[in-house]
Amino acid sequence: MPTIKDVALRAGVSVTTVSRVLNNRGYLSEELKKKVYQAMDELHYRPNELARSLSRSKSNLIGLIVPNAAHPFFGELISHIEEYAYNQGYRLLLCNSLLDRKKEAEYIDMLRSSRVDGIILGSHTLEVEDYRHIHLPVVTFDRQISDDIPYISSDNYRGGELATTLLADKGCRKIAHIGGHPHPDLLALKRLDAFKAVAMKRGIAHIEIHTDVDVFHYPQYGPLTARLLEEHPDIDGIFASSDMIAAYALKVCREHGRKIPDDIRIVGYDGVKLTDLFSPSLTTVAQPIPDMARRAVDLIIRQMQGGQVEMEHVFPVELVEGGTA
Amino acid sequence: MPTIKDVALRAGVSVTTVSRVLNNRGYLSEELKKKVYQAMDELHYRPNELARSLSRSKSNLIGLIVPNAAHPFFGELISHIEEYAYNQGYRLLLCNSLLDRKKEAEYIDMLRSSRVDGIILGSHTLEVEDYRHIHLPVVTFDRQISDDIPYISSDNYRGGELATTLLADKGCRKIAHIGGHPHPDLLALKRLDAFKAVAMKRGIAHIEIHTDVDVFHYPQYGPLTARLLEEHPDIDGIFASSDMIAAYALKVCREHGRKIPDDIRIVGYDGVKLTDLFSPSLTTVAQPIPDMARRAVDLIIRQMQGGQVEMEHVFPVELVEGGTA
DNA sequence: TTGTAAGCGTTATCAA
DNA sequence: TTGATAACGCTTACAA
Repeated sequence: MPTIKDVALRAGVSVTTVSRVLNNRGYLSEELKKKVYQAMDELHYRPNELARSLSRSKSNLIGLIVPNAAHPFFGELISHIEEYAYNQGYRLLLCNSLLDRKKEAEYIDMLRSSRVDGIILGSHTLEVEDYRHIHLPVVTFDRQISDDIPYISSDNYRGGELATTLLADKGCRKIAHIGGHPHPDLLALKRLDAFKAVAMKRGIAHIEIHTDVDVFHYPQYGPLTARLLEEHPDIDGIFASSDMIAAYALKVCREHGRKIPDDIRIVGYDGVKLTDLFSPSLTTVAQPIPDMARRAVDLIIRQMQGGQVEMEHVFPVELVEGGTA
Repeated sequence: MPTIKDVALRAGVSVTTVSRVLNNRGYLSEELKKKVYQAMDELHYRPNELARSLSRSKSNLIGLIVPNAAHPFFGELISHIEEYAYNQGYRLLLCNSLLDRKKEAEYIDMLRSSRVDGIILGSHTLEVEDYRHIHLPVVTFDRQISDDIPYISSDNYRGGELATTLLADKGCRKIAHIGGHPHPDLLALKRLDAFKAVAMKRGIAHIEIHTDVDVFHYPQYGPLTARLLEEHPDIDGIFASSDMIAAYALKVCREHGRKIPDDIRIVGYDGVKLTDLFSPSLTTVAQPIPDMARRAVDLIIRQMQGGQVEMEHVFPVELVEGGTA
């Protein structure tokens, strides 16, 4: 690959001049510019970003750690983060932690070695202390790690209210919440809080079930829902804390002979594109994923530039009525 | 961040020695190693990968271009590619081309500037010539760009046979194939070829519909399928060239009052995890995504090491019977 | 307006 | 077994 030297040689100027043309810095005669551009073209020159990054101590790389890129919610998140980051001049280094502590710690180390300019954490299985040591712009999704790391979340409580209120308004008398393990740090817990509060206020019987293992291992939600239906045959409403869980609930309910939404009403959470692929479309509480993705990138960039940033970034949710409730 | 110099200073050795310890090269007394490791620990030293990459002229970065990370098939592909690449010591630079020519070309430039060691192309909208200029290990999915760029695909023809034969065996008399635009370079076209051949052989009426725009813009398949049902009310079997299309078909058929699989049988393609989230689970032709992902990474690495590689990598498919056919 | 030279943090060559 | 020192390809004072 040609280097800046080759270009300089060919254009008959110094490397400094080539660098200046490359970065549009300082005063340059049009003529010189032309000569340099031509030399670049002829040599198919591409500046070496590794060298630039090293020299500038800035990589224009953002690290993104998610539990699993194969999960629809994270797929959408990744896609929007990448798109916006790219438009802002950043490249994305993607990591699947698989919710494995060791792997997540390794990834953080790796990203620091890679001199990324910041890390977006869609996955967080470590202790507060481990994140404090990062010393790099960080933003997290759905978890408040400490009071100096900004976090992004949807309005979980409001979402829980919307979903539960809908079930109540539709006449449900006994409702269930199905979710992942209710880790106290996880902001998603607020969906459950709202679920309980609304059910209480409306005088509706309510129960709560959850997994103890990997929240994102979906197949487990099949048996979980099946058991729910067996132990509580009179359930007539389900608030699932993700659309994928809702989809499983829908499936299992049908397999148990329940009509949706007549016998049991189901509301999901997330509002991934996939929801309207089901028949009927899933009723869900939608998060504004593109906005949240954009904010994540902005927060990294702003911190990088030394700006002060707000710590709380709670995005409004919206009830999207499909046909399951 | 501490550098190798700081470590050397603290350990009372030269940077060369530290570098040697870091890379486990040459002869080193145990004592020295210990001293160096200790200094590293104390300083929380992390080698700067940018500098290493520059110095070694090897980045350990793999570029992956996909149409859209939000599409389930690519989500799974990304996830497996990342996991395997990481285990082999490579990091992943992710790009969403959105099937945009200009963007794809830009991404390729960007990846070359980033000095990635190779590029995995899950998206290819450019001309053969554009890919020839890459001068880097490349592997493509589902498209044979030229005879010196290895490609990975599932056994598309066999998959088409399996799907169509199943429909025929189940007694379908008029079947449709729904797919994206049949670009001649796309190996997925073979699914269609097989569909026609089998239908012909079995004496079954068959029609073919497809989009002219972005294959991955799913919502369009709703109206497309609706029109199909209106124009050909006697359709009793559909072979969709992706699971997402199959899901839309399932939905639209139901909305038109058709019972699945009694009135219309539907078979998808890809075998993404999501298929068994539907009720009933989607019947589909499954590609071995993890194996294909792994092969992609291996092919990049092998080419990088100067090894000769096979050009054709066709993976066996498997009919997975859900409840839609 | 252009050029020289030092520096970014490593690795690699050559001596010692 | 260990250490100077020159690359790697770029940016950026500082000079001219």
